Amino acid sequence: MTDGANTMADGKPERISEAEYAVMEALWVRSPLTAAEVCEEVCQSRDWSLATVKTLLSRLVTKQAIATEPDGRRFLYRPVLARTDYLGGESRRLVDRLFGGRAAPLFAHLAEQEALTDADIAEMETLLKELRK
Amino acid sequence: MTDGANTMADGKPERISEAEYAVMEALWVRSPLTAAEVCEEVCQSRDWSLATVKTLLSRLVTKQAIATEPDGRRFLYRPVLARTDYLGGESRRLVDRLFGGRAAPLFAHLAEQEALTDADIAEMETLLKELRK
DNA sequence: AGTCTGCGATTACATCTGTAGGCCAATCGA
DNA sequence: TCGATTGGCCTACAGATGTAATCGCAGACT
Repeated sequence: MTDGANTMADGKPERISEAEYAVMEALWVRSPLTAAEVCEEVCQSRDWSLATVKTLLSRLVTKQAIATEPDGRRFLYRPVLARTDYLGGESRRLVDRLFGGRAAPLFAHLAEQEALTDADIAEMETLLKELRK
Repeated sequence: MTDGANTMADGKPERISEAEYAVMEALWVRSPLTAAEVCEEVCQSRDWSLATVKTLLSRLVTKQAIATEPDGRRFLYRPVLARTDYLGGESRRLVDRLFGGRAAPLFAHLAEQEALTDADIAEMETLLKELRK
């Protein structure tokens, strides 16, 4: 954690919906951003209006996933929830919910679906070696 | 992306909610079951009423995740959606949505969280060997 | 100073989800 | 045969989510 972003051990991290996640993604790539800038990043691909983005931003503020800082007359938005924490949490949730907390069966399913690329396999081998050390 | 037709016959795999999933689990363990039997399996742990289970069952029928067969005056419910297909689909969704379709970063996250047991690691090594052949 | 304009806040509304109650037909026990 | 029970179906309703329009204010422009 080179970064000062607190991982903030608040009791219950409020769930982030799929639409909200798209907004988070933009902010994880670059931040802080204004609402309009976020819209530039996501409105084309999802076919949203600026109003929609604003709603999502304020919901994310409520959920304390992002924070605002005043910049003159408007706000800049930046993530509070770290991308890593979110990804880790979601991954964990899936594994717990569907695979009894075991990662191996998940891996097996992905393999069965041929969802693993050669690069994945190579990377994971490296990873596993690391873990055994 | 060669999206292609899914393994199943139906064109659009309707999303199954978390509560509905609990019902599916019971039916994947044993089927066909009556509504009351499903309730016996899940009502204690989730603190549901029979009415709730019935609602979930009918929603699952609508979503074509399960099917009914008449048994005298009542119905027996059995899964149409295979557990494997569901798990595979959900895993795939997560990987696609959060990790750009790459499995390796998912495992990196799980590893970082220490969500991998020794058994997982061993199993995955075996699996990887299989895959390299 | 007065208007225009861009911005966050407020409000709206349809759908989905969680959770359940009530209605009505069929069936079983007496 | 007739009521009690069981079971599916329809209805309900609050909260979350997707999607957006509108309101009111603080600066910018003239």
